[in-house]
Amino acid sequence: MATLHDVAKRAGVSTATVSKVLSNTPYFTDTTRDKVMAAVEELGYTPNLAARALSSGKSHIIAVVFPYVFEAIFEDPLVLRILEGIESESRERGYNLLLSTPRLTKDNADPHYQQLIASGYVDGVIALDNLPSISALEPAHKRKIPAVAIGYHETDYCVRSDDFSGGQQLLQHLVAFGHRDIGIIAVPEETHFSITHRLRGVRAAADEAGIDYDAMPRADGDFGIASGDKATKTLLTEHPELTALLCLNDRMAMGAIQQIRNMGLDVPSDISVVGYDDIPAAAIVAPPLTTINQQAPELGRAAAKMLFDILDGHKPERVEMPTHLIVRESAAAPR
Amino acid sequence: MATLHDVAKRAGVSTATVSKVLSNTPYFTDTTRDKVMAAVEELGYTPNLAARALSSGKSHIIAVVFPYVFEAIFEDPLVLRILEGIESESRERGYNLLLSTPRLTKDNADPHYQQLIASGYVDGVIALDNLPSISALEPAHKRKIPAVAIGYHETDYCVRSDDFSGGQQLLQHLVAFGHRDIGIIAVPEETHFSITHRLRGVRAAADEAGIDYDAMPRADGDFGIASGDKATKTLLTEHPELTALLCLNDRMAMGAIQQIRNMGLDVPSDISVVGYDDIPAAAIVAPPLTTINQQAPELGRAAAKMLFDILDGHKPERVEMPTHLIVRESAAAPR
DNA sequence: CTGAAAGCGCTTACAG
DNA sequence: CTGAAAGCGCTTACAG
Repeated sequence: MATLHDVAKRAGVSTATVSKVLSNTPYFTDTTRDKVMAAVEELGYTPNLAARALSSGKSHIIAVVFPYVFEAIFEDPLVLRILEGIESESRERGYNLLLSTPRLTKDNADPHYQQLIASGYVDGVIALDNLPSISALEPAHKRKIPAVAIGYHETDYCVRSDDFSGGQQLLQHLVAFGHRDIGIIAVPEETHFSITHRLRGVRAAADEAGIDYDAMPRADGDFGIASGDKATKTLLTEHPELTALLCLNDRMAMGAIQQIRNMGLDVPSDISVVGYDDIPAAAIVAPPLTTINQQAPELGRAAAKMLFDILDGHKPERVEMPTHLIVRESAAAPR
Repeated sequence: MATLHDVAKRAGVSTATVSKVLSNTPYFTDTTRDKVMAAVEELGYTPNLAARALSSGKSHIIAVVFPYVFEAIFEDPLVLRILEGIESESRERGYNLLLSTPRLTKDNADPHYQQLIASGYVDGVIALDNLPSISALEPAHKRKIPAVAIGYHETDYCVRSDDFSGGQQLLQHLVAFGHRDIGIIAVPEETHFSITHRLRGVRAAADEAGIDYDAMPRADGDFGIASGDKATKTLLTEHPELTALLCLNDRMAMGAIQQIRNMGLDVPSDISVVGYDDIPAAAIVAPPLTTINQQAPELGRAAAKMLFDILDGHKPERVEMPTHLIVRESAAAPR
């Protein structure tokens, strides 16, 4: 492997000069620049990033942090879309992405993850930060590493989806059809902050419609399809009067549809179902799912932009991404 | 940030000693070890990974490479599952994952990606390697970086899914129901090696059943849902005699089901549909999709294991993962 | 506009 | 069992 030294020798200049030419410092004769570039070319020189990181203090790596939720982060299509947004923005800026999936507890992040953040290897971190454990950003804050949260943990720099409005729109949509007996399928509120906010939106819409939120039947799952199926069985068995099910993610909504079918009922003519997330499958299940789109790639992109802003020395404003109701066919007027 | 020096000074030993104690070299008094550990603890010392990488030549980072296909890698649920397998294995070994999504052409990988591989930042690379462009591993091979392919590009170390058998099982399943007029929805064979192999399996099963493979109607999509929908329209319009559609991935199969419905026909009683991949949505579309499971997480895990074997100085054998037919309800006997 | 030299924070033979 | 010293390959004030 050719080093800076080799290039310098071949070009007949100092290593300092090569370094500066490569980092695009101005103040160089075209001649010098050409000599250096020629040598780089001939030697197939590639800078050693570890060395560069050590001496400059900049690794050009950012950590993307997806904390484990229900041990199932890799099953959530949303994660991939958020990653897509982060990636496209980072690629443009010449940054590499280091993936981390730490386990978080009430007062600790796993040691491995803490070490990574403190290791000087990452210039910044972007984390999904919606769990009622320690913030995924805590190790970054402790070490003064620039960090942005996608989520609700309290911090200077964060991007949030408008979960409140999402929940609100969902219930409003059902109410507009004339539904009054509506069941909720969520996850325990202590599990995920986004859910808390969606639920607040639901409550606001219920108040507005004169429905007693606290009296609405509810069963909780774990975001997975099977759990939606199970929650639906419970709900419809105990509350046969229900005409609609409001599910706080699409996969549970799909489980709900499955269960409703198994019970010999039809969606939406017997029971309406709405979901949340607008994952790709939502458009093609039968019936196509009415749901909330939260612009996952844009969330990721905004987070990355924000991080680069911080890295550039700015103090970006918090951003809130709007959520949109996507009307398809899984909800209709009750019989 | 505390450095090795700080720890050494506090413990009253040399930096060499601290370094060796931390890397678990034997031959140390318990006293020394305790002193060092105490100092580490008190100072909250974390090793600087860039420095360590530079002096040891080992970064403990492995690059995970997902080349762009149809600009849509982040829409493929399979990718996430493969990543899951790689991650779980790497985490156990204390390695970090650097994500790269290079654009590959006939004879070049993008410069950014090449630089990354040559930068001394990664100890090894795992790449999805099924595109008829340059191999995603070429930059690694050029620089003698340990590398394993998930896919068909010719290389010493690779893990492959048994796509041949997958294709074969799919057609056999349809034939067993009595189907003879079967349409194929694939992607252009020059796009993706897995598809080539699946198609060979289909051909083998066709031969075996006395069906003329070359006469089977076929339309190609791009792996996306919409393209399956479109291909289906073409196929069924031009070949109204068809009683089954064999789709080479699940998303196109879902598009197919959608289109068949739109044409006022039923799946499977009018037209049977089978897919490939067994993505999570496959189980919950209506009707649930008969498809091939290719054990994506295990593919990832096997690739990671193989890479660590190489890093440990071994010469692991190539692995082939079996594929399994998952029988659900989207295929049945023709009327 | 260019270079000599120190330094980033580790690891690793080599001695003892 | 422990340490002195060189070295990994860069960047960055500081001079000139």
